Amino acid sequence: MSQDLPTTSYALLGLLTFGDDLTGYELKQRADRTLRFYWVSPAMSQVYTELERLTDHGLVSPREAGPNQKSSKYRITAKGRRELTRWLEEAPAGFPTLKHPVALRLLVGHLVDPSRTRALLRSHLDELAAHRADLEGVRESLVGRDAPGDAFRYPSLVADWGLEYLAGEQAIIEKLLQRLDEEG
Amino acid sequence: MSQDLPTTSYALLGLLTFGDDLTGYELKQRADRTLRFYWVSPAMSQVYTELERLTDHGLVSPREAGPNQKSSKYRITAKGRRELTRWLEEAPAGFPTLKHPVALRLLVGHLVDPSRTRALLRSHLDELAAHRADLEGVRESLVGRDAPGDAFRYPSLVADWGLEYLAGEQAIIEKLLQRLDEEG
DNA sequence: GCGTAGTGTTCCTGACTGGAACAATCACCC
DNA sequence: GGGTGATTGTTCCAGTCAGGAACACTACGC
Repeated sequence: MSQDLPTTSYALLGLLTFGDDLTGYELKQRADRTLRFYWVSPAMSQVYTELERLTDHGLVSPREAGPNQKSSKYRITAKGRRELTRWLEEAPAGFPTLKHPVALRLLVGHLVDPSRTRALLRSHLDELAAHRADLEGVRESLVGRDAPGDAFRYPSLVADWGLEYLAGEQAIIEKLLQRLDEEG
Repeated sequence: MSQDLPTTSYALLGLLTFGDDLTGYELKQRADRTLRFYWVSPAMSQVYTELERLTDHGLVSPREAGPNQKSSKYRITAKGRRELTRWLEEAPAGFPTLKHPVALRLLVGHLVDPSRTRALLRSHLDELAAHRADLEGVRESLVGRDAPGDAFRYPSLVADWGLEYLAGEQAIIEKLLQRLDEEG
């Protein structure tokens, strides 16, 4: 494997390193629960595309559906684990990319009435609070579990990171709102 | 215009509301300088695709290249301004999406040696500092300018937002590093 | 026995990235 | 004056990816 796969492949591969075999559907759920705070959760269709790709490369293998199961679960192979580790060690991380629709709208705030901009920021605050509640739930569910090799330590760290990030953004938006109120 | 264009269209359209006519190339530069901190900067090829689309919809119009100019500059039309305003008022903002390669790697940190993870975080700190210096430059260049209707007030606000965000992330990463050091 | 919510998968369209390729202009140095 | 390299400027292509529609099967309550 000399060439990197798309990052989404490694993200999904990573979700399979915590000891569970997952179907495409479960993988998507797992991504929505844990990954989406730091990496845009791939569309359902994309998950299946990736599983096919990963199977072709021998990085995961389907455990054929038994008589009781609806569909096949995927397990990461030894080669998959090696490739993921190689990627972690060799591929440079690059900088985060962000699509922030609220910031984008604020940037052209001069086109609309200031009251509208304030409403936008207030509704963003609400969404931040909801997001934070979600992530707190995730964090708690992680603390309870254990996995081979203390694997859940890092997801916990990342969840804490996310929570602090959200708290920070809340504080920033509140300050911005205050400035908008004061400056008229 | 009953249907929304892709968000990238509005982002580029927004860059044309600050009083300058820009070529595709200049538009890309502008996006790299100001937009990229909040909205992933579109590829060069995408900028030209968008300009074509916006022209087709009558939202921008090319000012034909005079004898001294290399290429045509684009100006936002009255219709373009109306459409951007309509979008601001009608289209819901949605939640930010993030691709954070450092968080993604930290999530599967159990696969590699902890020293490698620490090195990853430290190098991210360096990048954050560089990013912050860039953004400080942008912020200063905004303060000096003025535009019709106090248009640069909002980009200044957004730049402040970005700076606080970066400072916050720096603090979080430093705390994470400390925890990794303490816990072994 | 019937609706509806959840599980599970596939397909298609269009958005978007990244890189390669091309060409013209300008500055600089030898 | 001629090379060399950076900057401006644009186009094309392959492949990634998102979003939504469509489909089917199972479980549960009424």
